[in-house]
Amino acid sequence: MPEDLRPQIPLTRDATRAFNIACEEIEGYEADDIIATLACQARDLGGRVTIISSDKDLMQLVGDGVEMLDAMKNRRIDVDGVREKFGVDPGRVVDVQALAGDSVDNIPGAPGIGIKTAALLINEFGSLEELLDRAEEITQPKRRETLIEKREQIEMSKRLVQLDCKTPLDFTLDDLEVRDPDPDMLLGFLAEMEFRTLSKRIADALGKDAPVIPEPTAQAAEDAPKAPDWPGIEPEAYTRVSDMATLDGWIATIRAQGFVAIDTETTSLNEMQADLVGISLATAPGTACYIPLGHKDGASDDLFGSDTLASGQLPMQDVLDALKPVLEDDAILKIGQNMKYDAKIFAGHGLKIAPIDDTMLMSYALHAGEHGHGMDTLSERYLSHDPIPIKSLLGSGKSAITFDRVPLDEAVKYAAEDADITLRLWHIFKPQLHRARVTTVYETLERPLVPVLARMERHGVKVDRETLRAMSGKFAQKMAGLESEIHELAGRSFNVGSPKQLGEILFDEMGLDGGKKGKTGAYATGADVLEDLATEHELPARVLDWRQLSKLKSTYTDALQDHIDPDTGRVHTSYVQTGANTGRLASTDPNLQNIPVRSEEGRRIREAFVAEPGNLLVSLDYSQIELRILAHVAQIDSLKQAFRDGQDIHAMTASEMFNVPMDEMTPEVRRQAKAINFGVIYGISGFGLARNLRIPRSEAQGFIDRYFERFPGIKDYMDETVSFAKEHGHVQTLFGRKIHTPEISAKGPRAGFARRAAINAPIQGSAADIIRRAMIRMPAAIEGLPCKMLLQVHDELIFEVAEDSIGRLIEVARDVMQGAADPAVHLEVPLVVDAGQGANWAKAH
DNA sequence: CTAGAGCGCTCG
DNA sequence: GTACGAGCGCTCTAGC
Repeated sequence: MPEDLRPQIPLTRDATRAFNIACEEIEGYEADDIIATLACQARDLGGRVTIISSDKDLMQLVGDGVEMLDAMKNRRIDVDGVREKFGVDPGRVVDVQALAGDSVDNIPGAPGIGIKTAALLINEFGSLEELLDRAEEITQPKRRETLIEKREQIEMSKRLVQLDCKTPLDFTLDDLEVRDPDPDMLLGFLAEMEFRTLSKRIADALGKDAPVIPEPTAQAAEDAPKAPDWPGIEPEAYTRVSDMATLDGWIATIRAQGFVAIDTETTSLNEMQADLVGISLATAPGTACYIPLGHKDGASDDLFGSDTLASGQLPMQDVLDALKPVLEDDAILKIGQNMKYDAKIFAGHGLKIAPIDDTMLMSYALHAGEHGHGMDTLSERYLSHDPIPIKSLLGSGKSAITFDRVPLDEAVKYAAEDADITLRLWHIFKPQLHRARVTTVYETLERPLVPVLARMERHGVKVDRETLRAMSGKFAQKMAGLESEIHELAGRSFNVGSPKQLGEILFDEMGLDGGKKGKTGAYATGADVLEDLATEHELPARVLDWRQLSKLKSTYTDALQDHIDPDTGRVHTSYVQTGANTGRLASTDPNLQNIPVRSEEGRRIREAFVAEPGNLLVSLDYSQIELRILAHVAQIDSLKQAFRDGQDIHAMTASEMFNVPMDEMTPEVRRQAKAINFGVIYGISGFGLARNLRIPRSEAQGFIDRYFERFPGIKDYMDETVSFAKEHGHVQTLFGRKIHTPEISAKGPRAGFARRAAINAPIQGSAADIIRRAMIRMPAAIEGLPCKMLLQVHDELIFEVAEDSIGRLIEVARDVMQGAADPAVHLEVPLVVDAGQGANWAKAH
């Protein structure tokens, strides 16, 4: 192959894919067989089998791995056998299969056990050497011949795997060229991996036709609605369950096949307030039912005598008792769309639900950045079907009714359709996860987080209403004073809360300079504009003060009171797992991830977040996690070393850039360096930095140029990330989470946005993955301690802890957080977690 | 009367 | 025309 065709692009950071690559390089040899054979023979020869995986649960299987391989080779696995032999339930086995990549064949009753599980088992090299040396001694003729015949290829495979093993999977195409590749095979491989540009260049150089690689969108369409055998979605055909015998029939079917799609209908979107109204089940596409439990007779506005149950329903407790063994049976997979909601509803009735799959999260793992993950979107996109709009049942606005007032026949169609759609989506997404190599992400970063978040949300955080009420009153007073002051300065009365009116006052009536109209023709009156104006006039300064108070009062001290649950006296936020494309969570109803902290006055709102008597709040937060990740992924030695040495990273950056010795550092220089460091994470631009630092653009550009000069790896990282995005249509985190970048090759200003987002996503996303891993491991780690994990704020976890256990909690939780990247990713920088504690959140921070 | 866009502000 | 990622309250307008 010509020299210039060996670009130094990182091939992959995905364990499964990397391993497949290694195996596929060995012509005509199945990955399964290589690994299964080697694993078994290594054991025969007294070698050890090790595993490379990011999944802790899977690690537990390692000890039994070899034995499991034997069983699988002989196709002797059944559900009971698996459970008995390995203490693993089929739900777990689904994990294992999924992690391993393609399944070879499914064994009835234990969906997804495939021999490729073996693909995760890799021999330790010492024993492999010995194995190869002594291949002739192996007794089974077939294995002996195989090993001898393929020894050369195995050597190569080993070398590739070895590269794979050092630090996770960081080898280049050069590393793959350990022999003359068969051009067709190489092109086929590149096509399969969807290396568009590269495969075309290589094909050109070799005088061959470039392989046809479907565009991602076309691929998605091809993957999508291929279900000729499925009946259409016909809401009329669904069953209403109104006697226990019928319910028993459904349960029997579910038990026999080991999975069911499930959906709950309630009276509220707020799970803490919601009453269960009915449950729908789907066992096959087109086969779904609805079990009404809490539908009411009478009009919703009839205050008296309207709360009688409608006839034709089953007693709720009877149904829950019957479903309990199904919901809690770890051999039955429960499939839902946004299962956290249903899990919380069931938890309200004392029921656990596990194991689960969640189509919303599957879509997120597959398509983050491409489209939304709500059921309506997914149904339309993958099933070409518009579901019955909930509004058609409930109405909207003031006249909206709750689901318990929906007539049974209408409810059956709507509710059962949801379960049917969910099941169909599951059938579609499941194989897609493998093909896109994001099963590990789904299995280890998405699905296990559901019960963790559900628990945190149900715990809630105690908020002191009196504190908030007092603050609201104080703010109202101050605002009233400011308002009359502002009106006086303006010469007339107007709505201070209206940017439009304010702009007219400032720029038209008072004639101040600097009025710039935005897209809609209104003057911009943002804080930065008002701050500039404040030097010439008093009014804008007063407006800024008013706005701060207005924000604090309306968004925080007022609104937060409305979110205190009357039953628990606590505030129960809801985390949206698919909220941010990067893998971050979003917090809603209320958002507890943007409680003020930067201003002194705002920070006092945190005093209202308190611990129960005898407890304190403890906050643990990652220090500079995104910069640490940047240092790692961009391989900046000086930054990595600075973090290892525990240096002040912004000061160090400043010192490096401006040639200021560390002991002569000034706050101003450090501040600028800090802004640059953040800018780098955000996909720096001269314009953005200039605006942030309020310096001329040329000066900002000078800073950036000097930064890139001193840290050349950063520029390389940025360029590589962007070209990776252009090549693949996505970027990925250290843990293999993919964030799609559909507009990376767009023209015009959108290209800039897409470029910066692509640069930022692996950094922000890797940090998000790390804290997710910590959260998932946390319940087991703190078990037995009198504490609860309450909140997550991107790089921070907040606990409520009994006073006498605080030391222990900090120790344990810090360990989990600092080790959260291990063992999947070996970070070359330490993760540092700071801790604080106090009677309220202000003190804990 | 309701829904949605736009603005502005809060956080990491 | 631009720093990355979010959610929410208010105002204003379009449309039922």
